[in-house]
Amino acid sequence: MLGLLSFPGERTGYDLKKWADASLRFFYWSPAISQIYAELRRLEGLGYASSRRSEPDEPRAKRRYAITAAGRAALARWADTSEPGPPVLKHPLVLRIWLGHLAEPERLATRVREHMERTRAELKEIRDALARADAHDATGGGTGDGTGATGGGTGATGEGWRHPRIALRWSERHQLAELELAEAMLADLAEPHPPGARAPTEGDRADTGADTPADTAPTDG
Amino acid sequence: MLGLLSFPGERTGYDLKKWADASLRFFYWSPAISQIYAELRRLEGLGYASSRRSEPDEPRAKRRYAITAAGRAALARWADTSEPGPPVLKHPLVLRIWLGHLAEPERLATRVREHMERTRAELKEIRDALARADAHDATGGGTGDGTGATGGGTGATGEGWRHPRIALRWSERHQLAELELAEAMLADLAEPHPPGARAPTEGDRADTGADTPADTAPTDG
DNA sequence: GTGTACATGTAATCCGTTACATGATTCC
DNA sequence: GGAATCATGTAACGGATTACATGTACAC
Repeated sequence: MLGLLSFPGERTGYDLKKWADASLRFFYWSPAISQIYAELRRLEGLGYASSRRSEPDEPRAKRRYAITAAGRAALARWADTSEPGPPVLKHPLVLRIWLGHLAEPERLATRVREHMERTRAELKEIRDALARADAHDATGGGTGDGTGATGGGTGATGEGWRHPRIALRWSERHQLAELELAEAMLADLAEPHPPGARAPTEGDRADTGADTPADTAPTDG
Repeated sequence: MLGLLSFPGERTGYDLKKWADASLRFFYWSPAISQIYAELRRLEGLGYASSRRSEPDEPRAKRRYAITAAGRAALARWADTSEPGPPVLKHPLVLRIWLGHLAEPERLATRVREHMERTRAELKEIRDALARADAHDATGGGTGDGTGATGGGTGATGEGWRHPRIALRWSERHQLAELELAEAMLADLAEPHPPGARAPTEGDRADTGADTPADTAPTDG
């Protein structure tokens, strides 16, 4: 949350939700809206965020949040003290494959194909977001996120949005990789029964291993 | 848990933990040991698993669990009724990149490199597991998992372990992809400042997009 | 005889979700 | 006038973790 607020501008909980869904979601998180409101209140309690009610002449009553100096300090401390942990992945499709003995081969393959469909849809969303971001700063765009929300108007164009864009590009490539992985798995599944045959899977399995060639395999003797 | 038990053989909670850490971990889950014990008791309560105390002549007192017919039925129902949801990813490194404006460029790059190191280590573990699985069924291996645990000795060789191996192969490729993604990100980070320059990033960004070829180039103008 | 692996649990807590509740505004 | 979107919350619950507690067996 603090990270979202660290970009220039003030935002409502609702804004943050939409923004998170269009960016953080692809590589980290898509918080429930209820959690956002709760967290914003908590952050304000800690002195890391400040909020302001909307002017009475505004059409809608809302509460806009911004990060405070203390919040910025805490965030900066976090950002360069704590190590980024390993990525956490929960992949229900691969789990199903792992449990493949429970299903008919046909259904398994169908599942993989469905997954690929979903992945393509996701990829499209990411590309849309990327396009939006580009258009946004080509026109010299407005607010403070890439979504096109309404709000303050600090007008920090181009620069500052560099890193979010890099992350989004990572997400794009990630989805592409996901498609390739699914395809490879489909091929593995299609392979004839295992009796003896240790199919070489083409010219696959190259290097990219550890540093030294000789490695004396520590784990298994 | 039921899925783990669906493979032939009886196992203790401790066995399951080790096994999960050597397989499920790479694509789905690494449950806390305390949760495993709790869950096993719950499953037994539901009639989905049965347990047996070790014989008094065994060196250690332990409790071995097996899946029941009801458990198998419930699992099968789950496996082909419920849709596998989308994969859930929580990638702290990419989050740090997204928040790159908070850090010095140097530190960011270092983080990415550290991540690559970790990824290579992970990749090695996966390959070891794969090698272990191969060796295991070449020798006509024993128990009921790929880890080399002790236990029953139902002796289901080769077949039945096909799908776990496919999942593991997926994990191997996944880590390779992760390395490539990190490298690409490193390149993005190294790119000169954004003022105007919209660097084309080489002959990258091929097809694999949606269905139609003409797509009105969303990402880059 | 000391450290590691085996083996099983309890208690407190956290992060996050779903379901529920409410109401204003805008678009068609 | 009705649906979608904007906007904010409360309550109950769930999955999972960490910290704590305990004890045996084996290897060096």
